[in-house]
Amino acid sequence: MRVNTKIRYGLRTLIEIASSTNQNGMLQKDISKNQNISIKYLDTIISSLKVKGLIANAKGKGSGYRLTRPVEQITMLDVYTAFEQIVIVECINNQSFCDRATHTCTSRNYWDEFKTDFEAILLKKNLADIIEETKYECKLLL
Amino acid sequence: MRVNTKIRYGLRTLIEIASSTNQNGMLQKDISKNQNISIKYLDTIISSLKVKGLIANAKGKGSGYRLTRPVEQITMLDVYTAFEQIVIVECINNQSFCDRATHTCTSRNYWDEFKTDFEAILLKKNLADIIEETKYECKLLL
DNA sequence: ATCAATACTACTAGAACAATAGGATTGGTG
DNA sequence: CACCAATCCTATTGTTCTAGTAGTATTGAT
Repeated sequence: MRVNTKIRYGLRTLIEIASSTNQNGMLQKDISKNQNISIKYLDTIISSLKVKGLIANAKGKGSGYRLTRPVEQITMLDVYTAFEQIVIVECINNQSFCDRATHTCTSRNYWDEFKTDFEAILLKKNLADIIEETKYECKLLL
Repeated sequence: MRVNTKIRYGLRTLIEIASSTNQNGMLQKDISKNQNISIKYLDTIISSLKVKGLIANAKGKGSGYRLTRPVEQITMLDVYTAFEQIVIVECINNQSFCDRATHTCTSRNYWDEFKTDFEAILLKKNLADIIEETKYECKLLL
């Protein structure tokens, strides 16, 4: 089990945006600079965050990115699922995947419960919690 | 997030072995037949389970596989890690991976805690629990 | 009209995953 | 002892996923 790069960078990007004191939000190039992520790669990350609705920007020069909600209302589940679906096993979302799925099948039950637990650990922390713990300066990190 | 095939098949294999009433343990070819896993693929799965020390067999004809411990003492964390390491992020196990890791870095703290939580949800269930919930017949499954 | 910045689409190299193949080894049995 | 069924071991294959780059189109303030 490994958390992929986009999720980690996505979190860093959100922390960066959340920490911005600039009235106009944060420019992509500044996030790139501060977080040491190539502007091109950041492109795809920001795009996912926008699609997920976690950040927004006015168009045109000088208007940067902002969070669409208060930090308390952005959970790690929001961040995670901006980049990757939580599937666990195919049959949980798609019963027709396995002809046993419609019968009582407890491996399936196990993985179903596992999925709930997994989501729960992502739900229990929000951006505010994480930033609070980031009082020590640390810009470039996982 | 997706649980890979080996872990899922590995669980099924262990359930199958645990359920065997045969005094001599369970033969690979019978697991293969009952669980509908090709004997060759099962080869690699059984190999991992043996390396992890969850199952063992006497050598020679007729002596099948058994669990090395009571079902209560085999957790899903044992099963999971027989096939895949729980890394989460590189720097948790290997501080030299990132030069920030040695500083106070709370993204790292977050993922570290995440790892602990992730392991906890695997630890909380053992094979006995899962088999108990498998009273309903269901041989071929995830 | 220009220009700095973002948005969009496609691509590539490498790693991981799922599954198979072939031969070597083992040890009980005729 | 020779045989054989079963496991053990190493390598290979095709596919999917991941990380990151490239190029171009679009936008809107100046």
